[in-house]
Amino acid sequence: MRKSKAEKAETRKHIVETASRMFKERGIGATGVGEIMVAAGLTHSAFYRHFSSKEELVAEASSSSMEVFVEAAHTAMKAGPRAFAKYLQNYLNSEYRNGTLGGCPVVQMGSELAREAEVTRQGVSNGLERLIEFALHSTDGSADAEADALFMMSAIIGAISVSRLVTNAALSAHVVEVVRERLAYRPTRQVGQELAKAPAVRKARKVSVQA
Amino acid sequence: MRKSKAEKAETRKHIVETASRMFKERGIGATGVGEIMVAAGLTHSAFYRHFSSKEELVAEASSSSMEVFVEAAHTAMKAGPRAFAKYLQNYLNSEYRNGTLGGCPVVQMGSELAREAEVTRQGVSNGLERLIEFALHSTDGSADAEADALFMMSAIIGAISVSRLVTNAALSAHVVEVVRERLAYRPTRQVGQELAKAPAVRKARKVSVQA
DNA sequence: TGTACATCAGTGAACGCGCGTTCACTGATGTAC
DNA sequence: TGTACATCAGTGAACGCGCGTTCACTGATGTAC
Repeated sequence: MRKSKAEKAETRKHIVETASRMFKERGIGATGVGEIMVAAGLTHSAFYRHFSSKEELVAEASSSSMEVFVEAAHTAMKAGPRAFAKYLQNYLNSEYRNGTLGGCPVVQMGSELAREAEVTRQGVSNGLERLIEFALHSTDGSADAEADALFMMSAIIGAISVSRLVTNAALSAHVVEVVRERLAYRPTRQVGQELAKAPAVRKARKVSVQA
Repeated sequence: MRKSKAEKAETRKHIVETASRMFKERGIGATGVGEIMVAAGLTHSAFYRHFSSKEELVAEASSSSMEVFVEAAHTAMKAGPRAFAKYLQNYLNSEYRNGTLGGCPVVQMGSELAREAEVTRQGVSNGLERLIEFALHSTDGSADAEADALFMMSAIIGAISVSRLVTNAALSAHVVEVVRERLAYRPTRQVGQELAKAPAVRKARKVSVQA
């Protein structure tokens, strides 16, 4: 039953991808090694031909999730303000509901990741630092513009985190919408103009908090 | 060994408080019923004299965490701009490192809470909606000021979430500092002025991303 | 290039362990008269 | 108010279950000659 080296590498990659998706969807602690392997089309015991422990997979999957996420953002940024605006638009619209579009690891696993082993945290942190670097480099380099970029990034992540916890759908959408509107005037004027053109998720500016 | 009604109520309260603290510190899934009961000074089996399941405790503890957190914010807001500025200052300084000061449930358990049972989510959402309501009521009522308040709230939560995941201490502090500085000019002018007086966590405006 | 042997990816059964939960038991508290 | 009985908070032992992990086994692949 032995597989070739290339096949093994592919299997391993497939396990990591499956795990990345499942960890984001169901959480790290709540997703068992067995479930992941079955979802990947293998038996649970094959796991240890590829990884020495669950922790090793968690580290690799988290790191991979961050890489994919950061790369997508980077690609959109490189493709110009219009593409980046579109990317942010899609992100804000889909992410706060269900975490489609790849899913932001910080939003989907944030509180669990903060308690993971050092290797895992380092991998996640590397990705986050790259993301911050990209955000900073997308500005004109002034301290104000750089602060704006970090501020926007924080607001996006916070708004989506909050919107996913608020059960009142109108209020949930409103929080995201507020950030989307603010985004339209920062951090890059060009990106802002593109976002300003896009239709709002919800027009309502006043949302009743009462359910 | 039977206890009086008053004693039972106190024991129950004590279990909820213990659980609230532990869930925030170690995570919900990673904290066992047994651990909580031992920490509360009881045997694991006494648990079912007070709760019908772990899920019931999770709902109550999460709800309680939110209440305590929102109440603290509300109290600080009611005490005037100076007190609220001081509160935010303390919050940003201590929270992003270790979650002292009561701990924001969204930051500390956010990704886990999003997957909890309906009761739990509803309890958390109620607290969040109250928080948002307070934030909105602290403004002059204009759509812009209200949006500012929600925006700041998102940015604070996002910045702390990010800062807790970034292992580079300087960068981690910088993200929080950026939000703190922006906070100085929003959402309420008065609160901003108080924050502007306070010394910065870090003076550096430029932070190398390289570790 | 062909053969002989070592390797090892994947399997199914089994492991120890800790989890949430249940149980019979205790004795102090609550309650009915 | 005092007595007799029911209740039930807390206990320690035990439960089933699913988790991460290990194992002996298989047969196709890799490698040495």
